[in-house]
Amino acid sequence: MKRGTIALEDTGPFDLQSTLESGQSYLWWREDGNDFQDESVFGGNNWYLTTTRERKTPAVIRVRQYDGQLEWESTIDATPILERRLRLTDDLNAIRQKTPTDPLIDTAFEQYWGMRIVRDPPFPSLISFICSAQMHVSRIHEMQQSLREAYGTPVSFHNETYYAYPTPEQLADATEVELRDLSLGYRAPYVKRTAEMVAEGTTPNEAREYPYEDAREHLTQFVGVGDKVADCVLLFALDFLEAVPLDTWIRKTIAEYYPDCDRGNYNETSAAIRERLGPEFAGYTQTYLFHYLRHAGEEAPVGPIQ
DNA sequence: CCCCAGGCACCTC
DNA sequence: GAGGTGCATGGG
Repeated sequence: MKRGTIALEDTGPFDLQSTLESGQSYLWWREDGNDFQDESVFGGNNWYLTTTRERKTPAVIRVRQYDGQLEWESTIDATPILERRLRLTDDLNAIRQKTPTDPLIDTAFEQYWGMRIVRDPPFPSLISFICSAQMHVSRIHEMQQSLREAYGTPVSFHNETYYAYPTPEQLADATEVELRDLSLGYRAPYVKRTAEMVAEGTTPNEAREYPYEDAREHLTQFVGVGDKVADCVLLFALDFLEAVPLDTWIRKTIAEYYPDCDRGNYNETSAAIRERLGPEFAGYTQTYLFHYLRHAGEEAPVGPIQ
């Protein structure tokens, strides 16, 4: 087993907990078993786990934020992967300078300062957000764990067996009945058909070749992917930091705080709210607002103990 | 019993 | 293309 640390002095502000528990990614889980089911329980420097296929063999990564650095343990050298997956090279101060200020945005950024956008691997991101339709955040996590255990390649780590997120081929071999038995509901055929498409060579990565709005349209060719899920994959996996997923929460936010941005349809409302949140990094701003408003009224979370 | 959850496919018109 | 409707599952 390998261990390592990543100093956070040079990365600018970083908050692992907010980054991984803000509903951006369903590909990480918390080691203490909380597993995001009670999101009001914030503990500070928890260990988080994920799997990666960025190297030849699937690997497990365990990481926590402690004493001003990231500590990790893995079956591989996790430093470059964590830098990529957690966007540690984003210049958060520069991003904040390019976003507008209003009372809501200022409060959200202040409350969760250090939260990064994640950079999930595209296929698992695509599948997990197909599963997210009309579903609570905690159950989306559970579904992904079920998919791992049912179809993923086992990886030994810490004398335990973990399961890598299934490949397109592994998921394409699942049956719709099996997937329904994992409580995927009506998303079961969407997952299977999209996995088949990717296994046959149509990959979400192709969207990178297009300008933002065309990229969103391109992703909707996958079954179970509409504008909203496409925006999530663009923002949380494919480096389109201007993408603003228009979900129920951000629609409520628009109705309450930015009513003039509601243009009655997805594309035009998207353009208006992106302009309002700062066109270049609107997705960053949106993610701060989403996390802040979803936890409005709760006690402020305890940040990582530095 | 109701309603809702980080919506989407499918059918009309 | 815009607008309605059915859809699985679990929790409050």
